[in-house]
Amino acid sequence: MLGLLSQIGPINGNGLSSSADVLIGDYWTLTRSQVYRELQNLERRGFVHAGPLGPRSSREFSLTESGRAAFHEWLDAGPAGEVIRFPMLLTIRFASGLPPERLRDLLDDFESRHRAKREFYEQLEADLVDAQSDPFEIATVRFGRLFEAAVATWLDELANIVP
Amino acid sequence: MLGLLSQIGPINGNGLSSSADVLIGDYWTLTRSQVYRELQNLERRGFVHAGPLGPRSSREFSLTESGRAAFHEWLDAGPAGEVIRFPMLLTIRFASGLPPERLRDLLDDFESRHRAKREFYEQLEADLVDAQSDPFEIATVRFGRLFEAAVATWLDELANIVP
DNA sequence: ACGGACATGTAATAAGTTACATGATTAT
DNA sequence: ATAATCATGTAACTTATTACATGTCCGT
Repeated sequence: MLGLLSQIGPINGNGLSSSADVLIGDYWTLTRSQVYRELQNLERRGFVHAGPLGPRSSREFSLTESGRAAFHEWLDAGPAGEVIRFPMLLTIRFASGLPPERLRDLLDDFESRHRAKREFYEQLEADLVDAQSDPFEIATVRFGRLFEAAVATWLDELANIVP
Repeated sequence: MLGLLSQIGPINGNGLSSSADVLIGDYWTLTRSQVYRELQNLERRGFVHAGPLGPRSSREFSLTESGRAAFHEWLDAGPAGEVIRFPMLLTIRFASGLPPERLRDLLDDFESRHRAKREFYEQLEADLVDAQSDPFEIATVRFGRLFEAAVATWLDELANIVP
């Protein structure tokens, strides 16, 4: 959130939440409620400063100097450990208890959703390269593309054991 | 948890927790506290049955018939939506605010941890194939290998923009 | 029989989700 | 001017993590 504020702020809670969706939603989830709670938190710690009440009792938040410092501290600390939860792998792990045709359906469904994602990332990456966007932003999208490519490969190989 | 119990139960909370670590920990996190809370839940719903108190007030849980049914229901419903949170991508997204040499260090660190993981999955997959384990279990490990391979490719490409 | 390690469980806190409420805007 | 939609925020609930407590076992 501090990073986003540094790029797009000042902005109100709802705006920050939707921006997060657009800007980092591909690899980080964040609900509106979380944003509001955390904004209060950040305000209490002096990392953001809230402007006066606007429409619907909204307030615009902007990054303070100490917030900017906290952001750089976070950035410098490097990435946190990954928490991996891949529901499809749970299903697959226990898939021997599933009728083959049902499994087939589930895989088809999975495949089509991920194919769509893969195409999306391919297009997006091409667009960003075209537009000469920030190389680091491009890198995050490229990761998405590579990830989806790996999923596709996996599904292909999986077809050998689920004919 | 129901799936695990169907394969390894009866077992106490701690045992279930460590088994989860070993059996599905590569793609699903589960803390001890969660296990205990959920066991109570499952007991209340009649999906598991607890034996008498053993040492350290532990109890062995076993799957009931309705628990088995619930498990199959879960399995049949297919995988839940993925929640993706990849901390490294957040770092990369904002990496233009980081001194290049610091970024280099973070990437090196990341690379070495993931290289280790990749090697681990490669070995494990080979072992499981050798041992002619359940093809679905092998598939989950193969996913891990493909994922780590994608990470490696990504890091290679990334080296072009972070020399 | 004592000290240290391990096994097992619980409590307190933090993070995340879902459902709800209501004030503004827009189209008819 | 009204109804429908959208924007914005909040409350209630669920899930997840961290820190703690204590009982059991094992080597000396």
